Amino acid sequence: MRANQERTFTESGRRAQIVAAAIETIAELGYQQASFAKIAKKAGLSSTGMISYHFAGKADLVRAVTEEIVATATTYMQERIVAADGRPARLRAYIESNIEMVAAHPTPLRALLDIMAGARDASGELQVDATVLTARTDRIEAELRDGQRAGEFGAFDPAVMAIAITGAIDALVARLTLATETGSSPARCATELADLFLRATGAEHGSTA
Amino acid sequence: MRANQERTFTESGRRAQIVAAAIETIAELGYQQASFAKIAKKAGLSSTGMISYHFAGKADLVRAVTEEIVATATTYMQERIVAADGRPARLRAYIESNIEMVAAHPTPLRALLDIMAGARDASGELQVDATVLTARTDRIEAELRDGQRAGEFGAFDPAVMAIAITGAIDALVARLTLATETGSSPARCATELADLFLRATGAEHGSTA
Amino acid sequence: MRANQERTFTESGRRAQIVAAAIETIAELGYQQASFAKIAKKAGLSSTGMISYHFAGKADLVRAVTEEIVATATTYMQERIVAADGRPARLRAYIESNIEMVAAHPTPLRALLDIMAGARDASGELQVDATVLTARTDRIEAELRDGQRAGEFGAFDPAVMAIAITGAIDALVARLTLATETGSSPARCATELADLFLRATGAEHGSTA
Amino acid sequence: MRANQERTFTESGRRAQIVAAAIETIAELGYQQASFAKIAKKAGLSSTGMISYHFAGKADLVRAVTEEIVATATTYMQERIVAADGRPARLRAYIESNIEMVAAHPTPLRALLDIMAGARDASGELQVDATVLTARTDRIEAELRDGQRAGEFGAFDPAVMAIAITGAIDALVARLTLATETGSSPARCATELADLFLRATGAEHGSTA
DNA sequence: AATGAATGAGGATTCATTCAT
DNA sequence: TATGAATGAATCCTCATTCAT
Repeated sequence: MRANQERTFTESGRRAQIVAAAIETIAELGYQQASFAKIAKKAGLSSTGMISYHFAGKADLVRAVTEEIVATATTYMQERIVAADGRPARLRAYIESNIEMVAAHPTPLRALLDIMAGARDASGELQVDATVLTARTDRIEAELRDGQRAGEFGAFDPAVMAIAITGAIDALVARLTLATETGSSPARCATELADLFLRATGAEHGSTA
Repeated sequence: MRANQERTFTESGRRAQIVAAAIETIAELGYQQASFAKIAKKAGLSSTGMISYHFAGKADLVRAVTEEIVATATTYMQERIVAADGRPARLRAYIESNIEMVAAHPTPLRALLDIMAGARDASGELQVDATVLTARTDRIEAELRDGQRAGEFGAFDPAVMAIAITGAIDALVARLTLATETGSSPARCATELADLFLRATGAEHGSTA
Repeated sequence: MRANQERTFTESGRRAQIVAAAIETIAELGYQQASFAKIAKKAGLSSTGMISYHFAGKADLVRAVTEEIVATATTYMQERIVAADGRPARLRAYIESNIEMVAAHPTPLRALLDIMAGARDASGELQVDATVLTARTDRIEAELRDGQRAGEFGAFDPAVMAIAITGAIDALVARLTLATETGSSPARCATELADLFLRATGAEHGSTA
Repeated sequence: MRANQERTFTESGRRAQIVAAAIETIAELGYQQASFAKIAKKAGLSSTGMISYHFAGKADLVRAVTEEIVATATTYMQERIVAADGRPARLRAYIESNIEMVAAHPTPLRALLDIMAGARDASGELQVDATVLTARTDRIEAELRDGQRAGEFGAFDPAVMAIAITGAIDALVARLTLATETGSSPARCATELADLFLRATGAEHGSTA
């Protein structure tokens, strides 16, 4: 009937419940295995009709899921990022807070990674808006570029650096959420990765000087 | 009847044909959308039964696909890596040759990335052997550790560095294969990324000294 | 979605319809040939998906079918058995009423025989719970044993006798349902078989004395 | 090519090998699950083509299997039957030797029972010639009728009695081959069942008198 | 707002059989 | 004789979606 015709800002209880169940299911089984039937089961619903009623389709549901997780992550990370002083410190805060979300919100993070990596529709097209994917690197790239102009970073291609940063973060997060292999704690890995990219961006000289 | 009972070293022609079609299909549509029907169609087969005849199941097929691509990639990259002198140069050769495969073998590379990221069976378990995934970082990690002992690299956690390197490579490759967005050429991006990690590993000091 | 999650005591209409179609199909073609497609066709359904929707699988369907038939048979026979006076008379009533079901409910009876004999899953295991099979002979065996203690029957192994009785009944039923060969009427055969086992159990002496 | 066009009396090694594998497979998995692929595997053949080459179809194979088993059984039983003196003794020998085959040849016996019970083709028609099924009871019926004329048996319907005898035997054999439930030994059960039917046929009076 | 039955296409896989070699 | 690749129909089952209630 309605199926997201008029998107209410505040999710209607049911919608939120379904989104939460979808996140859990995707984190557990992966995007492709997360069928309406399994999501409905996890949500305690007796039928998949309920999901179709609230969402226009799987694409719509996964979009809601993505938005929910991105909002959660932004809230979590932004708090630490704005508290940082100077661009190098903000870069460190970005990397560290992102990875430390593994401990704080492992399930949504894992679900998001899976969606980013694997969500395609029947024709093979990406299910998530490409801008959602590029928005992240675009913002980082802009920051890096500004920092370079301000002499806070050395010389490098900010586009490649942004992709490297996000790629490295995601790979590390995948490892940390995947395994019980407790080589190092998330916090230590986060610091290590931040150190790595501060070195790579030549931030040490700029900051210490 | 046979379905991979005795794996012949030299693929049986048909097997190779099916593997090739599977690679194309996975690169195009993604692992999950790459159904037997679509693979058979691309291979010019009249039925999916033929695939089941040659492979014990989808897991068996994807394993053959993975092995094929890994073998191709190893051949391609190894040539350049062994030609490099010294561990920093080898790291550079590894990164650059991996990314430059985007130009040489875009389709298999894209397929491999999709399999690594998304291949799960019905129960959500990873389809590819976890050791295949870790083997790559393990080898890099060992190289880095050896280089550190030899004074060729600075101080850092080699495990985190290895994950960062592969994560960054894969993210860059994904961008390059995905898009027509020709910001920079693969070759330039490759050099940039190699520079980035030589800086991050503190290889400049070791190499210049 | 539901697929027998919560088994409703009163069949849901569709369920009953599918069970009825399954009984007919099994009686006609045998358990193994009774595919979902053929059952759906007989039930007037447009797809097999409907059957999977109502039953968790073929094993679940055949269980429902078995229960339905056993319930029918029990109702039919019990009426005549309880009306009989004394254990020998009850044995006669059991045998006769069972065989006379051939005339009253030939289709379900034939289906049940086929399921009992031939229902196996892909691994060769019996589809029907073994206790369903033994329960029948166990009850007869207990009756016979009690009758022996009461002096109503002679000396014999009640376990073997119970198996002989059910085996003979089933063989006779199979012949009667199978063929149009009208050698004797079901009723006459039933009396003959009851006579046979009353003699075999030495019931004549007990009853006439 | 040939596929049983000219049936050689002495099975061509391969044929015998396939028949043997088929018997084992049917005994283990049941007739319906005994596919050409599984039979070929058990026979150590690399392809099902070999089976189709030697047999005109599944019906042809199952006929060969049936004939092989019936021949084995006849040989085994006939020896004991002809040694018996008088028709009641012959009936006892028939019943006992049949059941005691459970110990001597459990696998073929189990296979034969399964074929008799379940072998149907795609249209639901019995795979085995009906005369094979009736031949057994017909012979017993004739014996019983002759015995009645000679005063060796009492009064009963010999057709029903023949069906009861074979039905009881088969049910007992099924129990004995099926289970590990060692209530009684096959030999004891055999004697019990023979006693049962000698009583039922009124043979005691005839023989003792 | 919610239900749950129904749909029909598509999923992987197994089947007996054929045929060129 | 024998092989094994190829066929295409048929197997059960799951899918997202629709619709009357």
